[in-house]
Amino acid sequence: MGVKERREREQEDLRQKILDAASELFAKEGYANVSMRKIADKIEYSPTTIYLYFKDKTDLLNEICEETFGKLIETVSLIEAQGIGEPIDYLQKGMRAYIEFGLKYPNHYEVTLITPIMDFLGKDLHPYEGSSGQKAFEYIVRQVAGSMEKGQIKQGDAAAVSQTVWAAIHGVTALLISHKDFPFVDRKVLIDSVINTTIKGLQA
Amino acid sequence: MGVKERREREQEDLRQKILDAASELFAKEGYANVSMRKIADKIEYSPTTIYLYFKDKTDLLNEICEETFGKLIETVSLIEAQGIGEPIDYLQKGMRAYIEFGLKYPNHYEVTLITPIMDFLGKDLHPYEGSSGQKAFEYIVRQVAGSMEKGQIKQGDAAAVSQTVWAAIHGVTALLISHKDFPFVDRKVLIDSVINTTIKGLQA
DNA sequence: TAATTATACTTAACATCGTTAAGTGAAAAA
DNA sequence: TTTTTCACTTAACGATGTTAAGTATAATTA
Repeated sequence: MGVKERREREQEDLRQKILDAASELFAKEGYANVSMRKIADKIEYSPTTIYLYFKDKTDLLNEICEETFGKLIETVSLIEAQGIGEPIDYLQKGMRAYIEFGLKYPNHYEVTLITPIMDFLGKDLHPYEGSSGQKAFEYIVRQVAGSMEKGQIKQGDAAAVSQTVWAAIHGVTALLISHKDFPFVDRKVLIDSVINTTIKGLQA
Repeated sequence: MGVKERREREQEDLRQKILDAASELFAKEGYANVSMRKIADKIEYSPTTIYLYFKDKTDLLNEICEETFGKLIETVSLIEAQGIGEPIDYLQKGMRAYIEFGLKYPNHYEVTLITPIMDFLGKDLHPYEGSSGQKAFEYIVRQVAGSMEKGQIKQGDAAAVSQTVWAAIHGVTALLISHKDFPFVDRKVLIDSVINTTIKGLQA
């Protein structure tokens, strides 16, 4: 009777093996440069086997990104969990964590948060509802709302403010990843400048 | 003796015809969804003819984008040229013009400013030196430097501040283009929030 | 234990892509 | 009138994501 269980276990193993191989290749070479055949080669299976476990390439990709973005949630949750602090500090630390995460996993960041959705074909590449990205954003909303309550930033539309914060941190992250040839000032300086300018702008 | 001249004219015409067809298709369907064959179909030439006028697809693309971004420079130059005003106002208007431009030509903005360079293959997709993008950025630097001189924003590293401004406006623009499924607040509200927060942040 | 059924995987193929090499036909030059 | 030039096309290559059909092995049934 343990047959079914064993088979399920084997399937889950292979599934994870595909995920791992794809994630590694993909982090190293970028989404566009990783073909299904390359992934298949790496795990020593035929390319079509992947389709038994994932609907298509974007499905595989989404799962990888959800996995990776889980780490961002973890990091960010850790900030909140490490004791009682001021929302404004949590917000600031969250912003920094977000940017650093993006720069640490540039290829994952690229696909989930930089690469546009091709929705003219009806493809919902990055469904928002329930995604890890949503949870990460909710962290920002929470800290923004908290900061407003405590009078640490100016009162206003929490959603609009949160999206403003997101725009700022996405802006630096995306630029640093996408425009490697641009003569940016020192990364630390730029990141500090973005964070400080945004926070001060919300306080003024 | 007018033979050579006529031929040159014909070549230039065809070249522009390719550019126009590609630009239109591409603005409508997005870069990735426009194949060389589609462009060729539209102008009723064989696909390989395009290669007589452009090195490859990215070359064709770059020329289209330079053309389009010329318009941004024009718009932005108009702001500066329309009389004597305060640098801080020029900066603010420039930010707005930049964002509006991106939203008006989302596909062009996507390729030139959102899509990452794949430089691991040695491809310099978006060379910075001498590009229209550079000129647009120089506008920001100019207004930032001017605003500092007049004491309209806090003194500091003009390069770092300019890049901070760029990060902010790129951030909103890119998010609005890339994440069409996200429940953003009203566009005008968000854009105003980003611009105001940034400017105030630089004044504080 | 032998026959049957289920199923995990593979082989072969399709349509499409960007791009190159070889060929063609008409216009210009000799 | 012959030769040469050259703008353009046809055919093809290798790679892509993906699907349909086939195969061999393991599990189930008799």
